[in-house]
Amino acid sequence: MSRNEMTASYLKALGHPVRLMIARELIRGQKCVGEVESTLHIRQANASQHLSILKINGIVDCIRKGNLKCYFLKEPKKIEQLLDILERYQ
Amino acid sequence: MSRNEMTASYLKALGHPVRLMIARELIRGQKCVGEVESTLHIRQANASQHLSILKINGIVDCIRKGNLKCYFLKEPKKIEQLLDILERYQ
DNA sequence: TTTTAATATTCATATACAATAATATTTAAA
DNA sequence: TTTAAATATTATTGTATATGAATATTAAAA
Repeated sequence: MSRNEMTASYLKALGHPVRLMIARELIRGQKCVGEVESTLHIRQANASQHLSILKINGIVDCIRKGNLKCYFLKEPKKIEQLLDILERYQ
Repeated sequence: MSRNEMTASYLKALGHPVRLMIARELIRGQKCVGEVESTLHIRQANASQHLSILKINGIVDCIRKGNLKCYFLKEPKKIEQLLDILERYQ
């Protein structure tokens, strides 16, 4: 996979309103699947699937905490910077 | 359309290898459809379609020059900054 | 005004994606 | 060791996307 394809895939992963919103939420701190589910008002399976796509693309990672699985941004500064640029009033 | 949806749509438009490559090429300067076609080795219709998606999402704009249509990045600095962040070694 | 070059659009088809329901897995607590 | 809670996976179905071929449009040149 070329660098261009890697970057495109990363952008594509973020380029879905639910996944982008998940990323926004994770800027505020790590969340378990159930919290993502209830915060975004989506189904459990759907939350899990979107988190999986973010994980595959290196946007999030997770750790187990008891019977919860906590997802967090792998590079929170990077995501913040991207959003700053994307949503900066220019 | 919410800000989140707008941003997601923008990311989605860039999140295709051909369109991302078009954006890269346009950093170097404006190009007409035929140049995009030959540079990326894609069909004329396909180039036109991808450029249309980039235009709808406010990533490029175009001006007619004689019988050519020249496409250019609306916010080249923004695209450069995005790529810098995305592809920076961290 | 016809013709030609450049670009856009339409149509068809194949593939990918998204959401849900149902089920499976995993872990901890009872 | 069962049970329950949390999460993941699978299967299904509908929708969206990507591409190419064919056709239409547009603008300039002949």
